Amino acid sequence: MGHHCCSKQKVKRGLWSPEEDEKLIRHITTYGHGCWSSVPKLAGLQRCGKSCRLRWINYLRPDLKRGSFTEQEERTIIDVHRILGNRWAQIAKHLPGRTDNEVKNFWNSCIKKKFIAQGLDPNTHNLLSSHQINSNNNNASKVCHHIHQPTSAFSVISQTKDASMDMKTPFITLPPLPPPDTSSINPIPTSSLHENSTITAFEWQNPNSAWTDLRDQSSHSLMELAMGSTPVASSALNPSGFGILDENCMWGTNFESFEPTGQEEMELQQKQQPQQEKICEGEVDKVNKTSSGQKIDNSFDSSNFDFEFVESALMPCGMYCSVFAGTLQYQKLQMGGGRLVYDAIAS
DNA sequence: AACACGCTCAACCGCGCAAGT
DNA sequence: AACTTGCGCGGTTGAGCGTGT
Repeated sequence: MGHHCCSKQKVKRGLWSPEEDEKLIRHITTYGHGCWSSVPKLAGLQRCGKSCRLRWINYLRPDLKRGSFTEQEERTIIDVHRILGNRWAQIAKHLPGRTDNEVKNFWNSCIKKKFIAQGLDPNTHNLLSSHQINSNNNNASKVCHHIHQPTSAFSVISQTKDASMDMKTPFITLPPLPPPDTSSINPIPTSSLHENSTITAFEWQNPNSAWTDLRDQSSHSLMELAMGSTPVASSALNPSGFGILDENCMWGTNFESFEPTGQEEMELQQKQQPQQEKICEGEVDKVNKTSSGQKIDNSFDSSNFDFEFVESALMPCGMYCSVFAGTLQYQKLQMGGGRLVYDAIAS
């Protein structure tokens, strides 16, 4: 269909001048934007409405937070992206003062490279295949990952030379393992270990596994998986199943907003009714407004969370979650030259 | 000092959707 | 029902800047 507003009249393009900014700010703060297509005319700008809207939303809005992203924000982006994929607008809703454009740029310029540097597919958050690694690592940082078999111990070795690739806070998510077979898992020698932590249940992601197996077991397992409301996909250290490993191999807690409160848990149960699986935002709003008249903790704003999309977004990723009925130990080996090695072994 | 290269980020483009006619 | 209009979103581009050689 395209846009007609931009092609109809002569409009200026490119960077905005301070004068244009001032005109737009003055107009919107006085009258509000109303219909964007009429803003340029009313504000005396030679721009199309779309350009005005973009300029206001991404740059001039008074509630924008400027400056670089914090570590906390970065982790939030990664966690939400893992669930929603490239839904930048949705992700930005979890970051007050940030725009979708900002989040998108940050992802593409920074986080994406960190993923690749650690041998992870930025799209699926799973480990890249060796083929993908070869094609993704033309230069920059050298990534070497080993999937030992049949010991099931693995390592992700990241070597960082690029100053922009700050590896102080590795965000390696739970790495995929071969199908659990505790009988064949041998611990790696511990003589070289500096520290370790224990995960009592393990999340196993197998890109080749069929989602339907899991879904058949429980019609709402996906919801539970996404919201961390089930013990099935959780661990003692990572109840949500969507945490991240910090430098001490502890699960990041920044995603507590995805931990349902008692009230949210009730709502989740309501939403898990079969006929409500495909609940739309408006319906969620209705639920919010009518449920006992109580004000809902919107730290995780369900109206912003597209439950339907969770299913559609996760399935193509081939994410699969199951319990590894054994005890796995994460061991971080601090290597020289900034290399970090993460190993998971069964005990 | 000059050039090449890489990175960041503001802005643009095209598409899909919804509401209005 | 078909078309138009407007908005919002995700992908892409390119100017400007910093850094390395």
